[in-house]
Amino acid sequence: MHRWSRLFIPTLREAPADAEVASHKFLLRAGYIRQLGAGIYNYLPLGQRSLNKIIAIVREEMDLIGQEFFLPAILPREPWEQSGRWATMGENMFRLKDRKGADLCLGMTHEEIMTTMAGNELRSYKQLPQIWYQIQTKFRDEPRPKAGLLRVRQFTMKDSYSFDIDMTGLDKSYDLHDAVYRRIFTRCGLKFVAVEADSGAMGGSQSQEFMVYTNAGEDLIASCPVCGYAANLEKATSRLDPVNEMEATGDGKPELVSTPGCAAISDVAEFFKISPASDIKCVAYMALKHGTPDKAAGKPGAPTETWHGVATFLRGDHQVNETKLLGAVGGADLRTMQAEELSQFFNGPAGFLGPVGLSPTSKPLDEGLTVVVDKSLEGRKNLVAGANKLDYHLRNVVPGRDFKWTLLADIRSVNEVEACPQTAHDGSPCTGKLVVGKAVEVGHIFKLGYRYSESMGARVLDVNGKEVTPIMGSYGIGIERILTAAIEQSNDQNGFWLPASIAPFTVVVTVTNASDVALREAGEKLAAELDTAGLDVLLDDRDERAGVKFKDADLVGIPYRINVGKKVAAGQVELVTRATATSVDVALDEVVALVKQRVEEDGLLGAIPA
RNA sequence: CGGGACGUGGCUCAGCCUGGUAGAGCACUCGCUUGGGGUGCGAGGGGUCGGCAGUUCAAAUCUGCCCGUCCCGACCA
Repeated sequence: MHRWSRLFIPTLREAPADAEVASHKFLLRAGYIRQLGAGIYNYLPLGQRSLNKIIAIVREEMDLIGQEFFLPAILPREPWEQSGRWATMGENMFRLKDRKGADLCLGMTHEEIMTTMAGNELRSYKQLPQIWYQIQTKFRDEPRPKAGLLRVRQFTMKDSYSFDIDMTGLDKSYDLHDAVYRRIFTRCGLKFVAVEADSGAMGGSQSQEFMVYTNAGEDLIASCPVCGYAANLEKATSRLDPVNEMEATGDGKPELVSTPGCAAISDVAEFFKISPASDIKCVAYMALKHGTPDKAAGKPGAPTETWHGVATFLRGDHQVNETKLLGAVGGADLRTMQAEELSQFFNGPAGFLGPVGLSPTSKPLDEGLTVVVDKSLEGRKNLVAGANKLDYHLRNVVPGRDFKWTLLADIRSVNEVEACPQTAHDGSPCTGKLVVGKAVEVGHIFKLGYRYSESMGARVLDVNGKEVTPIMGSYGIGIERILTAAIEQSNDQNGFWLPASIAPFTVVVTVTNASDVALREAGEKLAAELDTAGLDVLLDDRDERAGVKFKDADLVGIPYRINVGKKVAAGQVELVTRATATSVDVALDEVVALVKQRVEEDGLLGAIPA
């Protein structure tokens, strides 16, 4: 049993001006956290208790499928050099030197370290599969920390790594994580969705994110209310309605038309009296390519970094999805072209760029201009495009006939109300319309493949005595993000409420008048009984007015409150459920059993049967 | 990194434009009061005005540089 009078719970009547999102304001006001620097926070007793409960759930569930490790947070350069990520992680990695001048970094993830160990220790297929996890502090020098604990530079992550002999094994390890993650987030009371995700620069084959819908989130999720399809916007596709094609004019060949001042899509559509869907939009980028030195050819040295021109073409009413684009061309970074680069690659100015007359490279990011055409332009006819000449456009442009490309790929973001891309078992298309919502990512699982086991030199002998490279998966959960997401999904003007499973305390006993000895003693006795019953109880024994205690109790996230007040004389107390703000009078000798029952029903305290 | 805003007791802010004794509310301490939704009254303590330099007889206020924080865009648990 804990006493409020002795605990350090510095609640704030007002939130600091810096706090913008609900979870940030309430974490500060409720005395869970205090800021130390940009994206760096002290965790106070209430916050730490809640995080500990989350960690306990994660640990309990992860132990069902894996084994806990604890790797260092401070790491030597070599493994990162070996994987190539010392160079590619760039500014996001905190780096430091020791007294001897040796390079070190703070761990932002641990693929390299786990895999090095696997490579050193694993010898035989008989030792596989292995699932190794840890709960560790991670450091990332985020360019823009924000929104309290949502995006920070130091955070706690559960990260796990699976090693399997083959793809079938990896599928199983992946599915085990999928199942355990669902149990974890369910026990933490999160309303989450699992979505298809971009597997990113790490080069995975399959990837799924666990997302909690909230406006504070930074990701956009497209989902279908009919069939349940859900995908990160970086991955989502849709079925587009057919477009009514324009009639060709003249001889049907591309025709140069003077379009003075029509630089924007809307101007062009207006000028030609066409829908923007019939105009070809161009967005021109420079893409960064990481080259690995060809050691076999005797060319050691630092990895190379080169920038290459990339022209993207898509419907005038569509937007480029830069993540998809990067994935399509295999680049590491993008920036938009400068005016000089535009004239170099297109020989034309912004606003009048078009695909006709370009010489696409045969492979992405070679010397020259990589031309990427969005799939939605495939099979289209008689379109309008920039002529690469100031104040001129072309009409009657037919993709494939009038211009070629390096790549035809899905590089656009889907929009709301576009049709769901799924098909039913009988092959009929899903009738749903996509909805796009903001969400925060609390977990991510993905199939890594051989990238790290290969580069870190992990090998085992297979059943035939042949040396093979284990296949890996990598899986993360953001501990603080679980707390943040839980607060985002359950708050009101007065504060927030957590499920008993992750709340710092399950129940607070509020003695409405501490100067009344009878009430104080009744509160003490009740709190002791709740404690004996195995509930995490906080006794508010402070010499404060009832109103102050009620306000504080409503603020700090505890799911149940028992008011010990006047009615005690009649053998009654009030049980208040924070989530619903409802109160019931209960006999003093029945309230412990009732709270226990409520917690068992709604508190998510028990483990879910495997 | 690009764009915007801000920095004054623990918190929220005023004062700055137009230079001249550093303020309010909340919080804190003490006394009384009150005792079911942040009681009321009284008395107190607490501030290098983010830092450095400059202008000036005089700088929280004007100028320059730096530091820090937040918000909007490109990255991720």
